[in-house]
Amino acid sequence: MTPARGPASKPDDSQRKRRPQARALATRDQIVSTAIVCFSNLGFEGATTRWIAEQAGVNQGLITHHFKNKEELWKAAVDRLFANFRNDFAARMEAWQDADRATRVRLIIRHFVRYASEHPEQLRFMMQEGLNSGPRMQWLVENHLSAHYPQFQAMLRDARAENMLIEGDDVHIFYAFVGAASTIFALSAECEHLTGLDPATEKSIEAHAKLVEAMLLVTP
Amino acid sequence: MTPARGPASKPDDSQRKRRPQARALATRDQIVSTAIVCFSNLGFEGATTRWIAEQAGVNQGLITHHFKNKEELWKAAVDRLFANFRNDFAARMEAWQDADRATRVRLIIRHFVRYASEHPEQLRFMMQEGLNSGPRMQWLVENHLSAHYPQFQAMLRDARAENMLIEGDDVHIFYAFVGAASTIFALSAECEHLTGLDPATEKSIEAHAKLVEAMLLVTP
DNA sequence: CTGTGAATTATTCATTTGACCAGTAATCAT
DNA sequence: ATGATTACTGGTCAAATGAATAATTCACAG
Repeated sequence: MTPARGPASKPDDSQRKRRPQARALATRDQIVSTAIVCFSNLGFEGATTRWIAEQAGVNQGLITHHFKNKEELWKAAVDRLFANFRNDFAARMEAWQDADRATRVRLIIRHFVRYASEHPEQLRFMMQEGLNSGPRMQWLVENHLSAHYPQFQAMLRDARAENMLIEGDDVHIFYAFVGAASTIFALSAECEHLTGLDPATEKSIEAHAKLVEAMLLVTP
Repeated sequence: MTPARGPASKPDDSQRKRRPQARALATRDQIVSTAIVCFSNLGFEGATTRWIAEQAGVNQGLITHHFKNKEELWKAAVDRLFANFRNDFAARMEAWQDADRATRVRLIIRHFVRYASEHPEQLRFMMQEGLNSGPRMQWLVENHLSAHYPQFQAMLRDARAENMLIEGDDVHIFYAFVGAASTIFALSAECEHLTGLDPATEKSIEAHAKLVEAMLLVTP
């Protein structure tokens, strides 16, 4: 990582002669934010650069200018998606530093549910690539997921040390946990049509977090 | 439902002068089967009729001929998806008729996990439509999901009567259950790349079923 | 101020996509 | 058998899509 010189650092700025303008960074951000939503809703092939540009309120040619092509825009979107996740959890973990191990485990589980409710794109993004093992999925695992899985395992180790974790292999617990926590928010519109309940309300998030916690942890 | 005259009955055959040929039904089936996979992998906009036709080994024009347009093909695919689900569970429920209530609950939970492992398209199909509340999602809920949800609730009622169910509202338990059971199979390729475990193996399915059962049911 | 490089726009291009249609082959009722 | 009806084929069309290009506006370093 080069120390200074503009954030994101996605375009190769080793040959740059001028600092990127604030205006450019703003549109870049705008495009990436919109792209995250579009890709997670429509998938890579389904999301069109024109639609993304229109939603973002920018000219379509700017996508080529800032990201070279659709593939690179997709990668930039994934980078942001996981950067958000990392930042959010890094802040939390610091705040919970002085809590004891057992409560920290509970806080992590509950906060993951809360995060999933605020970022339903996360799971949907994975679903778009997760079945067919194309090159994008490989890139996603190698560049982002593989770094997070060990962190999850560390949490499981703590929970086991406190005798509070349900029995099962790490892999199964991981996907059961992610699925149980996120699916209701990834399918929020369906949920509301089907049951009348909007899962995005504070009350509903809290209820779901409580349920997921109870599912993962054994009764004391 | 008209009693006789050809299965599926999707095209308006009220004016038909001849019974549909076996050949036609075969290609129809072939197209629908392929469409289920394509739609669940790529979404409605991402899946192209040409790609579906090529995968199915039929001429692209046949899709228009048999289904009028892409939208109708999508509906036919959903119809088959849920027909498979209904048939499978109807057969199981009959086989478990003489089992006592508690074991029947356990069998249903475990079998749902098994079904999700054999049909990872199911959840993926929902995910493709479940966030944005478009007309397709509405159609899906009204024509299929709304009929299944009460059946799930009946199972929950049985489980509660036996004091074996985790505490929580029906809606939350529903989505936590579906997500916990299906996600690992919907993301099977990701799972294998990330952890080295292929979730589709018999051993893995059994382990996951056991875990999901333990997550939903309280220890006796 | 000013000139240079970056950001943005408008336009174009080769492909692709869903749908359509005319023509042919297969199948069935009689 | 044979004529009517359905199933299928190959090709075409207008609309769209990702990308490229040229022209224009903008911001900043000197």
